[in-house]
Amino acid sequence: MIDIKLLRSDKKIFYDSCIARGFDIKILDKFFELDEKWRENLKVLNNLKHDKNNITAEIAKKVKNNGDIADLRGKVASINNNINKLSDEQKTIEDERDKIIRLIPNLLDKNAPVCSGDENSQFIRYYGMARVYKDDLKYFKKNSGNSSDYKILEEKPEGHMELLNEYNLADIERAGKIAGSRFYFLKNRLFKLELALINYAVDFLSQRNFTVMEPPFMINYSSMSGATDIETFKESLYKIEGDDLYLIATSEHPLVSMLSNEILNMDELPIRVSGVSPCFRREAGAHGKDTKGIFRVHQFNKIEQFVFCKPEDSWDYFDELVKNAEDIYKSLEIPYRIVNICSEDLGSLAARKYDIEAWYPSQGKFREIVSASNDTDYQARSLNIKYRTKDGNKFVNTLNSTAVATERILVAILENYQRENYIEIPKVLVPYTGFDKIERED
RNA sequence: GCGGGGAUGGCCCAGUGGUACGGCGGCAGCCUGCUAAGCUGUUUCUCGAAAUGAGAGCAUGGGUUCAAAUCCCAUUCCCCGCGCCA
Repeated sequence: MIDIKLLRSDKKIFYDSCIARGFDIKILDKFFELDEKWRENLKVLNNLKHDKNNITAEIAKKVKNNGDIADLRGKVASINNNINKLSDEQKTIEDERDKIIRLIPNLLDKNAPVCSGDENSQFIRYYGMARVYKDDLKYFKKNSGNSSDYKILEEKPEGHMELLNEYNLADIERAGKIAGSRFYFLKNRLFKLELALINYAVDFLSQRNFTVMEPPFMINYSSMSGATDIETFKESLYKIEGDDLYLIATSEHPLVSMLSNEILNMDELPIRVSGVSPCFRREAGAHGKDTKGIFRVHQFNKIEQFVFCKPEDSWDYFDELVKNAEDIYKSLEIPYRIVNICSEDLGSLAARKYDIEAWYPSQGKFREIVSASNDTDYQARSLNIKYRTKDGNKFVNTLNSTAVATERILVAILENYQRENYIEIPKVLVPYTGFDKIERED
């Protein structure tokens, strides 16, 4: 949620921000209309309550002295009548206003590029030694800042779907039979590779001062609505029937709501936490996209980084989260690029968002594997997470970034590490897997 | 699931219908050669330019009453015991 006082005092920055995001500014107009009415009503309502409190105090005195209170009772009754009428009206206005204010997106950061579309995101940097099929070279060059760090492949590499079948690493048909499309059984060495990735990421983040944890995989409405935006709510989430519970779409949701309605001491910040959990996404609106294999699925495992910090430090932590993720992919030797996401494609919580996109040789494309956002105080405001300062309590800033979304990384490993007759295991993972390659007979 | 007990400000705790007591901690100030101690004030949210201004707030949502932390109903969570259970 945005800062309502700031909105009242500096309308222009919110109009500018909404326009840059491609948001309909009618919601701002509507907000001001309702808010003005609300403030007027509040004055009247508070005056009525003030009068009532005075009379009630008088009654209390008279009762003590055995005085007659019939008169005063009548007065209170008529005031109560007015209060009830007005507060019903006020409640309606307030509900509508609060519904609308939750739709207003976070203020855009000055370094977020004003544009729209994946293909227009701002290129930041490329790293790695990509294996590029000769026909994809033009695309690669264009999207890697014209990098010369690549090796040309004369033959088109196999896609992950073929590799899964060939090496007997997943059963997608039977998962479809029992659960539907976009589900999977992971098998054998691919499953062990996933466990290795999880353990590797957990150790990695522990060494970088994150408290690693397994969160609840379901949370209630009030936590979820504070942690997400309305679009996520409508499109992505699974609801548990008969209970006030939603399956989490990322461990960011329980990690941030964990501290809801709390006031932290300044010396507790920053708080770095990491969640390891499955993520459940309905993927409504993604029909026809990435329908094969395990690239886009309803359930995947993810290790997430999350930071609570003071506002003045939050862009430093943003860089830290991006660097952590980068260091993981450097160590795994998966080629990637980083992009600054277009204003119109940002979620409403984020002030700025960087994606890391891995190179997928058989798709011949960079695809998203990491998303790092600075939500500034937007999410903390919705969930009421503050810290104490000399000048009163202030909202913390919250930041989130993927460390490893295992299914996408498994695909990246399969595609980037396919060799003549086997799939190589990235060196840093071998201590975790206990094997250094996947062969057909495994 | 059943029975019993509970939820009060950052924390602890008092308060059985008349408008939330006290302590700890935090912050600010005073005092002091320094530190400690001591003393004073302050500590949540909303409206307001601000006020020694007003309103709200005792787990949540309703109800009774001139008046509710207090009485009634429902719900949530925690603790103890019993039952069930990976």
